[in-house]
Amino acid sequence: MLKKNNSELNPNVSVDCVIFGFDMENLTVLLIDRGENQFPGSRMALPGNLIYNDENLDQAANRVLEELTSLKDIYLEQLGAFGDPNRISKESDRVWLKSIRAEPEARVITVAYVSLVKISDYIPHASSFAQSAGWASVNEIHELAFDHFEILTAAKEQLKRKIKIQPIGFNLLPEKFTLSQLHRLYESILDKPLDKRNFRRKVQKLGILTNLKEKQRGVPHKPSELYKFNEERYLELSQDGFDNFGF
Amino acid sequence: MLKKNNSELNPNVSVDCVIFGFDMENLTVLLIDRGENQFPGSRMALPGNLIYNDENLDQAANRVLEELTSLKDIYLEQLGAFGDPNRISKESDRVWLKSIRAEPEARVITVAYVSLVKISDYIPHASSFAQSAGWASVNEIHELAFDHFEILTAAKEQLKRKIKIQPIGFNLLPEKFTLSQLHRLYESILDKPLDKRNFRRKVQKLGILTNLKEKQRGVPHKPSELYKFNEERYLELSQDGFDNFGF
DNA sequence: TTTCTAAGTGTCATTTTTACACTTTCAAAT
DNA sequence: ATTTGAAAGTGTAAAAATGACACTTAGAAA
Repeated sequence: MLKKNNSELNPNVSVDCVIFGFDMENLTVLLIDRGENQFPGSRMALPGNLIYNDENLDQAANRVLEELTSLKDIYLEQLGAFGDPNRISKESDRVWLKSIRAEPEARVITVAYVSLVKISDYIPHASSFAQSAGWASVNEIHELAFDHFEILTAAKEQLKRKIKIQPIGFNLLPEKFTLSQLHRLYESILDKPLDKRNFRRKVQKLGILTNLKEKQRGVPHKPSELYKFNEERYLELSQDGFDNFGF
Repeated sequence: MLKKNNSELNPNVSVDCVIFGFDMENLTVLLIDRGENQFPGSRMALPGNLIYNDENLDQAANRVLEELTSLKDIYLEQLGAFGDPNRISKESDRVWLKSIRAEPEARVITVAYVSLVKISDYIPHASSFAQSAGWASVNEIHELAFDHFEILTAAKEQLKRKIKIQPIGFNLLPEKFTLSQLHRLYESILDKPLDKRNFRRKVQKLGILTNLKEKQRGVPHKPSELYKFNEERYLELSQDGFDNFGF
C-alpha cells in the first residue's frame, strides 16, 4: 500500500499536512496522536515527516499523509515554509524526535500543505509513528507539537481568504448538500454571521449550484432541497475571470 | 556591512528574493548577473543562496539579499517553497554551483520571498558571487537560472491577487506620487486597462490618500497634484475589516 | 500665440448590497 | 387527530457601488 522509496531521507526538510474537514457543525482538522510517552498538552500533531531526496514536495506531502493516516489521493496545496531554528524548543518534542529520527537535532524547515476533504469520504487509520489519527474541532485546539499550532493558524487564515474568492467550500461538504449546510460552513470559516436570505440569493446567483429537485428525508422539520456543486459551469465562468464571491 | 555568521550553511535549504520595483513605465524585478562563464540565456538569476542553520528563513532572506545586492532593511514576505529534485537540470546551473558550493549536487529546496520597493530608494550594488545587480522589466524576462522563472511567475500572480485586496502598490511608488502614476501602476500589474475616472473615484473614496496640495513642476502639460499614502488612516480602516479594493 | 500633452472632472443607468419577519413543511409527542 | 417544535424558504425597498462615456484645463515648448 505505501510507496516504497529507496532514496535517502533529507534530514533538513519535512512536510506537514493541514487537512480540514467539516462535521456539519464545526470546521475540523486531522491530527495524529503521538502517544502517552509524552508530556501532556502536546501529544497531538499535524501529520508530517521528513521528505526523501528524490521526491518533490507535493509527492512527499501525499506520501507522508498516507503513511500516517491512510488518506490518499488528496489534492494538497502548499501553504508555505516554516522553520525557526528553535522550532524544537519543547522538551517533549525533543524526546519524541530522538525516538523516531536518525538526526534528531538537525535543523528542520517544514513545508506545510493544506487540503479540504469531505469528512465522510476518508476514514483516517493511524500507522507508522501515529498511535491514532482523527478529527478535532479547530476552535478547541490550543496547543500542538512543534510549531504546528502556528501552522494551523496560518492555514485558517488562508482558508478565510480563499473561500471569499474561490468555491473551495464544496470540497468540505458531501456530494449532495443543503443551502443551510453551505451557509453554516461559510459562517464557521469566516467566523461571523451571514444573513440567511442574502447568502442564499448570492450563492444562487453565482450559477454554480445544481438543484437536485430532491428532498432531505427523516428530518423533524421542513425538509431542505438538495444541491450539488456544478463544476463544469464553474470552469466555464472561471474562463472569463469570475472571481468575486464577495462574502 | 555584512552580517557575520559563525554557524554552518545548510546544504539543503536556500532562499531566493523577488524584489519588485516600478520605473513609472513597467513593473521591474531585481536580478543578479552570474557572469560570462555560463551558457547564454541563463546568466541572470534571482538573488538567493543557502541559509545558515542558526538563522530563521526571514533573516536568511534579508542577509542573502544584502550580500548579493546591498539592499537592506526591506520587508520581505514569504511566497512559498520550491524544489523539484531536478531543479538543477540545466547544465549551466550545474557548472555554476560547482564553482560556488561545497556540496553542489545536494538536493535543495528554496523558499522564495517577495518585496515591493521604491526603486529610487535602493541602488543595487553587486557583491559576493553576483557580478552585477540591476532592475529588469518583468515582461521582458523569458528565462532565468534554476526554477527562478517559475518563481517569478508565481510572484507576479501573487502580486496580482494581493494588490486587489491590500494597498501594497504604494510601496512601489515614491513618497509623493500622482494619481496617474498610481493608475499606470495598477494597469501594469493587473495587465488590463482601467477606466481613468472610475479608478480615480474609487481610489479617492478609499480615504487612504492625502492630497499634498502641491503640484508637479516642469512637466510639459497640465501639472498633476501630488498625493501620499496615509498609513495611519489605512490602519484605522483595517481594524474593521476593510478589504475590498475591488479593482 | 499656437500647439502639444497629460490632468482633471460629472452624470446617468444598472447592478449590488444591506436590512429585515413571516409562512411552510415535516416528524414527534400528546 | 391535533399540537408543537424546528429549521426551510421566501420578497422588498433604500442605499451604495459600478461601469460607460467626452470635453476642458494648465503648463511647457515651439
